[in-house]
Amino acid sequence: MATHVGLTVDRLTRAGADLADQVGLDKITVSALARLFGVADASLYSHIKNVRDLRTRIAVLAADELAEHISAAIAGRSGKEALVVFAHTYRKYALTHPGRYTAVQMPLPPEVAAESKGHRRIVELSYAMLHAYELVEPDLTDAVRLLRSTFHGFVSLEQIRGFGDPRDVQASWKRAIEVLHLSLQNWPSLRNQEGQRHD
Amino acid sequence: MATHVGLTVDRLTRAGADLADQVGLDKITVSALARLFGVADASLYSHIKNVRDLRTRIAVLAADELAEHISAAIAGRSGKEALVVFAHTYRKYALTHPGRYTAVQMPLPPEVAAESKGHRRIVELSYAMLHAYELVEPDLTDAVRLLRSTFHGFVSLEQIRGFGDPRDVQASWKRAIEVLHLSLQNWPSLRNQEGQRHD
DNA sequence: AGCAGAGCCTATGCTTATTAGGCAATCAAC
DNA sequence: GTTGATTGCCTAATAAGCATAGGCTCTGCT
Repeated sequence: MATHVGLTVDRLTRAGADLADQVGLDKITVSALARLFGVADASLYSHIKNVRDLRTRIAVLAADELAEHISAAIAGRSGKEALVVFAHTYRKYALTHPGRYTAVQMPLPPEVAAESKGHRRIVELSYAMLHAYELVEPDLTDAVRLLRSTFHGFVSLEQIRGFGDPRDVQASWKRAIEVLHLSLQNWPSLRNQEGQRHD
Repeated sequence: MATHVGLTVDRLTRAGADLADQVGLDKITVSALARLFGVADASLYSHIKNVRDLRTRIAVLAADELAEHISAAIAGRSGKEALVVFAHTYRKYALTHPGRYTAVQMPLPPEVAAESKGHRRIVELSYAMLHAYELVEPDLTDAVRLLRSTFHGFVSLEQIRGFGDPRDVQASWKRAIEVLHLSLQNWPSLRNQEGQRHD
């Protein structure tokens, strides 16, 4: 039918990502993608290994984009200011690119996750953002994990309409950032606290 | 082939939930479930509407179970103690029942979500747990959202092996709870942005 | 007996994933 | 500039899954 459409791994990945943003990551399909390019389903298999491979590539692409946005946003900022723009950028990306965001949070084969520059960078940027709070390990890692958890959990719940209360979600988000900021400033050091036993 | 196997919506839902815990919610299939009971695929459709219906029922079942566990755990406790056992119970359920937990966090049709006693109860229990911290609206709702976000985000990231650092995940979890507790105690009231404390 | 309903079944049609093998245009090299 | 490989897309075919329609067979009630 269609000859020389110009299929490419990258074109497929980008189109797949767009499709995922529109219909949901779990609903993207080799067939739909092929239809989009006007080629037969089987034609895609010279470029991608299978659907999982496609999703993985979308995840890597999206993580890269998100890292890039965050990086640009926090450049030259530190402390609370950095925290606020990091959070804002993160949430905005998740809400405007639901399919891509879901892909980023998808379980990946360890090798792939380790290879993905975007995934690594998001974590690195989280550490970098906390620099001004002067935390030291293991508190630093604990703090990064708390931040990532809260950010991810919030936007996830928001995405599935998990917040039923009429209270403005945007306002709750700002409060959450505020509270996290105070926690970081006042981080309870491991030495002086109860609960340092690891069972 | 098989006559009178004794199919039931409940039996199907429970079996589906178990299957989801084993292979992942997204991979449960009408065929697999039918195979499990030794009946034809079509036979299930007198009991469930379709796969989405099945998944929804699993979500409602799981939410109910989770609510029940949490309810039992925080009964008679308050303040930090309640927070700690709530968190522990929540995480434990998520990690031991990954498929069920994913189902609970699945986007549901609004009517279903409103009807689901388990889903409602989980939120209610979150509010109840915070009673001792004496927060008032809208701070209370903001706090509940922060807690839910952090809990959900943490176990989600843990599930997808999102924490690469060698630092013990269990330890980070305990720290997160500790920090949340301090935040709740020291919640910055809306009126007085800069960290007013009221104990 | 006779009828209704429950609980399964077979048959069928559609969509999707994936593999195998083919053909045509392009490009490198003799 | 013909050859030969490579690229890029095709058709065909298999397998699995979702879903609907319609039928058979108990069981229990009247």
